[in-house]
Amino acid sequence: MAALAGVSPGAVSKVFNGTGRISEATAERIRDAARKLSWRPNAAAIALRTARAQAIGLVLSSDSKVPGVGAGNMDFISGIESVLSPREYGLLLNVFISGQHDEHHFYRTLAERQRMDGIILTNSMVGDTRPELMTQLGLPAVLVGTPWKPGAIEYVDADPPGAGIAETVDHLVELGHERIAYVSGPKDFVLPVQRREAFVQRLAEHGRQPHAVVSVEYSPARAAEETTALLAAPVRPTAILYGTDTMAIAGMRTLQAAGLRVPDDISVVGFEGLTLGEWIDPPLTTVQRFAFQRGRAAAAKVLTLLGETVEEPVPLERPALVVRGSTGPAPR
Amino acid sequence: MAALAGVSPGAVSKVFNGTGRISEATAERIRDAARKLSWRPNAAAIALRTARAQAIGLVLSSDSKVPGVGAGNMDFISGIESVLSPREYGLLLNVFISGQHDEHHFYRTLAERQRMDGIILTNSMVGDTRPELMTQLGLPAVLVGTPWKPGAIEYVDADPPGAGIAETVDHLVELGHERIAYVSGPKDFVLPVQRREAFVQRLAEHGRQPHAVVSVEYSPARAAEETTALLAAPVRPTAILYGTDTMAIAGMRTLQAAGLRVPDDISVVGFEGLTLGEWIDPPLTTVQRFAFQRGRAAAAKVLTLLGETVEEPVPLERPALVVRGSTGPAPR
DNA sequence: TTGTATGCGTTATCAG
DNA sequence: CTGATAACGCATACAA
Repeated sequence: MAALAGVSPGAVSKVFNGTGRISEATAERIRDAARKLSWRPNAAAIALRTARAQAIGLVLSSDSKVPGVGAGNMDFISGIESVLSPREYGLLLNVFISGQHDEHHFYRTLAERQRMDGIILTNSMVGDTRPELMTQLGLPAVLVGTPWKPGAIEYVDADPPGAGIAETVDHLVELGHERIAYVSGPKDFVLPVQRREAFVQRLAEHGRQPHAVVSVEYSPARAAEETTALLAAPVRPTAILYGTDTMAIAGMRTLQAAGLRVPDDISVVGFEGLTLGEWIDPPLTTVQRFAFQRGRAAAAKVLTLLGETVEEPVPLERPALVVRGSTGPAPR
Repeated sequence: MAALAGVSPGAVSKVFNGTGRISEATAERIRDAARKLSWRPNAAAIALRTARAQAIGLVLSSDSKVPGVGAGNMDFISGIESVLSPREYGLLLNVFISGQHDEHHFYRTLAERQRMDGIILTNSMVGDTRPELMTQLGLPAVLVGTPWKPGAIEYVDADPPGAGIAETVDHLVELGHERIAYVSGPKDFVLPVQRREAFVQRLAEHGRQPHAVVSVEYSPARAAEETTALLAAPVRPTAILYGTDTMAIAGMRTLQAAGLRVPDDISVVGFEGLTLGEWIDPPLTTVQRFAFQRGRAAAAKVLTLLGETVEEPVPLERPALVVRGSTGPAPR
């Protein structure tokens, strides 16, 4: 570019980075030439010279049994992009397939390639070794969720321990429910573990005990199975919380197939706030999360770690109980 | 690295690229050193030198009204990654927000930054100008879907014009349905337009006419509205096809709320094959698509365009009708 | 077979 | 204030 514009490459750099001193005359001349040639600074050259890739990585986890990654992730990604793209940062997506990839090797490769300046990690796990790994690799990282071990990694806590659970329990207790069960997500993830604990604790504060608590993988089929098991027991629950909306919907279907009416015979609560929840019968009472905001917050945090100045202190809305039709007074 | 290993930089390059001739002895020595230093070729330097970013871009569209991008995209992304990542290609995600971004400027910037060697475009549109734009920008592109104008762009046709529609119509006709309505997706997208046409045509082949055909945006709320309108008419349909599963579920809920039984009074068919469809009441009859495969095929095609040799000719499974509980014999 | 030099498009440093 | 110049880490053509 420089040559074509008849100026020195250094001058061009100064103009496009606002650095150094340059006369307005030549600056304008350079901008003109750039426009005419529709020239843009070459990303690779910048990356090489500054040792900054101008991109951040995102690792989404997936199970080898289920190649797809959770649907809620799309809003999350949009949120990330909404703060990255205005700053000309790229988003590098990586799908980690547990069982197929070796975690250590996977992240090490990511770091050594130096294609990303920072990384966003999801799915905080019990006994997670990634925080230490990332510091060891020297790759600025932000975990989305509550870290298993505090202090080991920067994080964005969109779901403060047990968020929404207390409200849910209160809501059900108020409705007179005595036997509340919880079909939770897998216990190797931090989020469901915390929600379980918060569930038990809040119930205790009401002087009660959970009717039952089980942990299963995030799967509608498994949720349905556990629901059936719950119904087979001599004493049935009057309300069931589920780890996700999808599980709740599958559970609700199972209940209805067994001849129970929701919410007259039994109440159901989900977790996520899928739009679809409004369109099933009855509409699903759930804890609404805010994936887009979560993404924004995570991206803002990474950029901050990189020394980028992110003015707006992206607010994180706390997950909130949305009461719809699947919860009602306890039977009898 | 070269210096540290006590060899020439050229030698290192040869070893890691399999190019040029080098003795196995020194090659091994270099590999050893690399392992010890846990050294990897620097992506930026390679990109600069070879003028190849070793990354491909993906543009997901989103509406400014709805920041999120469709949920089905996650499997699609996993599919792309599954062919990109083994070849050390990165996936650069970009969210295009219609109404907020200027299309021309958006893609031009993407191309000029040279961060991606090729690009995957989604949401084929009626009157799409992107094919011409991409050739003009010189950025190898693959469109996922049927192009509006043939020949202007490479594409991967996961949904050959009207796929699944004929089977659906046949299925309903066999069940004795005379009045079939179609609540289709927006008419600025190629896919819904083609499905509409296929619908009308197949019906014609059976010597029939559609009961009604409407195009609305992809939204459960709009689907519900149109369903209500359909019910308000003097003559009601006995079956309704919807543009997506989500729309179908919302529509079904509307029908049930109006006192109609599905499928006894009216049949419902969706499009996509969401797992959740199995867990509603009644389970949704739908046209199953294969997002993961679609992603794989798209990625393979882009790489081929770049001169990369992709051995496996990623197969594309044709969308197929999955009959579940929401369709049944026509009433009376 | 191996080592060396040059350049990719920037940024940063320095002399003009 | 401006223009030349040396890296950044690699690939490649060429010399040894």
